Amino acid sequence: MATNNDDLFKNLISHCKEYGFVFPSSEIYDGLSAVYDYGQYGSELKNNIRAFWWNSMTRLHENIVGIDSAIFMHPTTWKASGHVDAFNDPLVDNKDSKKRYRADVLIEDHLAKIEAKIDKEVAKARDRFGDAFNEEQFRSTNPRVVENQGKIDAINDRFKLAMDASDMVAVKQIIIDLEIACPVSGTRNWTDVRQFNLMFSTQMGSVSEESSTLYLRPETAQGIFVNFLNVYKTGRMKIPFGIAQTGKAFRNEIVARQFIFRMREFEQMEMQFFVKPGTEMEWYEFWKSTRMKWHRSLGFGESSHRFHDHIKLAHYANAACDIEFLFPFGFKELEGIHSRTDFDLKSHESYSGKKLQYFDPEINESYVPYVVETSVGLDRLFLAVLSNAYTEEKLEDGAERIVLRIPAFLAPVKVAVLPLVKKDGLPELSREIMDSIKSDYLCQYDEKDSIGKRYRRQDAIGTPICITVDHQSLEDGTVTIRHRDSMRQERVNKNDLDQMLIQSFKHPRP
RNA sequence: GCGAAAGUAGCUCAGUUGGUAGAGCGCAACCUUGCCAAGGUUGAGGUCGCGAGUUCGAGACUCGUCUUUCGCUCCA
Repeated sequence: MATNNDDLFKNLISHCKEYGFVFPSSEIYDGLSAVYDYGQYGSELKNNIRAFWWNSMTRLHENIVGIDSAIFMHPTTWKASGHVDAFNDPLVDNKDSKKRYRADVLIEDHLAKIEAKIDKEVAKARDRFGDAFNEEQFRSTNPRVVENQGKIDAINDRFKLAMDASDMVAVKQIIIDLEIACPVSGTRNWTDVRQFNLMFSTQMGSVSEESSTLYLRPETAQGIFVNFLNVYKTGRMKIPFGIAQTGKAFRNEIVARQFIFRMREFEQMEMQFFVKPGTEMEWYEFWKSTRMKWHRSLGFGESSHRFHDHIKLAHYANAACDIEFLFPFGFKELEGIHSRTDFDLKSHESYSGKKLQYFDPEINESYVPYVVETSVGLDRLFLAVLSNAYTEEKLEDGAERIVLRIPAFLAPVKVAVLPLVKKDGLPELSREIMDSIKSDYLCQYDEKDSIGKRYRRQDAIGTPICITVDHQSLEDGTVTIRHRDSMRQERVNKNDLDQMLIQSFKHPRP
């Protein structure tokens, strides 16, 4: 039994493997770092979570439609989105402190120091001259300021030149020439600068000379933006409206850790909501609270989720927050809600030359819509559901049981049908009952081992309901319903099973 | 990527100073019991992460490598 969260998390990972939820990828070849496969129960659970999200988006909101865009996209997409620039970080390590830095940040910090000198000079002069002070003139004539400004400009030019040529040796030379030292160790003992591309690339076209480099999408959002016009025109959409999609995205993370929390290949569930410019903050607030309600409808308790507002915003956003979930390793991001402004559509307009605008009949004008995005990590939600569900329980009689308290409507196996003994016609009646419900619910039949053992096996994979057939069932047509969470039992007529199961597996209404 | 620790059956682990791989649980078959994992019998499953080296002989010692975990670093 686990005594702390670290142990609990380890046990959960073991449980995932032992019971067929999540396996390390290509395990017979020692696995592949930060890549995992979903097993027989894991894929069922994942499908159920995805369906719950999809239906919540497309059914509860009449103005949201779903699409499924390709993983391969035109390479220019990633120039327009800013990923080609933002995802190419030059990295350098200090050999003494073992700290890693972004080379561009080190250089920027150095420039900021020179900038501070100039500011000091300017402030001093302002004090001296008072109202007569002409800052512009001072900046262009004072020899010390001119010299320092010249340094800054020269370094910026040099850095830009080196980055454009992807010349990492030149970038390192800048760091050496500026005598930049590690803030931690104070030394200038640097490794070579290496460029780290966070996007995976591949070739399209089988003849190498004619092939072009494609990127595996690092986010699904762009598939929605490039289809904005298609959906708007063919779906007769009226603003505000949304486009939802789920799908795989790929990021070459420097360090991918914490089981399936940060993987190199992962699945996103995204919705881009297109709104009239100026109304985006209202919709941002709307989606913040709507999405939080949705997460809370899973019944994990009020204290399991919290908002985390972003202070430092991405290049495209004017407001952003995360919905965080209390994982065994602390509060971590589960979903991001971003007000993306018109950055993406505007950028695609200028790169593609196509007009990506909405004609608003209410004001008789066209505009580029603003976008509010909600983006959940499906794998993270899967992990949230499992870490909330995984329970090592001490029973009243001192025995222990491991039970997955997965919300019933998400559970991979919904019902197990168990004959109390495998004779006297009980298996036959059990099969009959199973046949009558298996087209609606994923069921398991099990006649091996003692009934208690079979209950525990179902607990371990989170089956909410066991139907046990005994001798009395043959006489009066009633069966025992055994509930996973409470271990409570009740007798139900087998003709009432349909109604009872419908009630048991109802979706929550967020 | 750096540092630390670990890797033996599906899981949890044992394996003495180097001498041809073990246990419990689980799994499968049969018998027995029959409402909360605990009966009996039998069985399947491991080139000890991988590759070199030392040795007559390596699960154990040495080196390399891969993977995992933790701490840094990155995370639009």
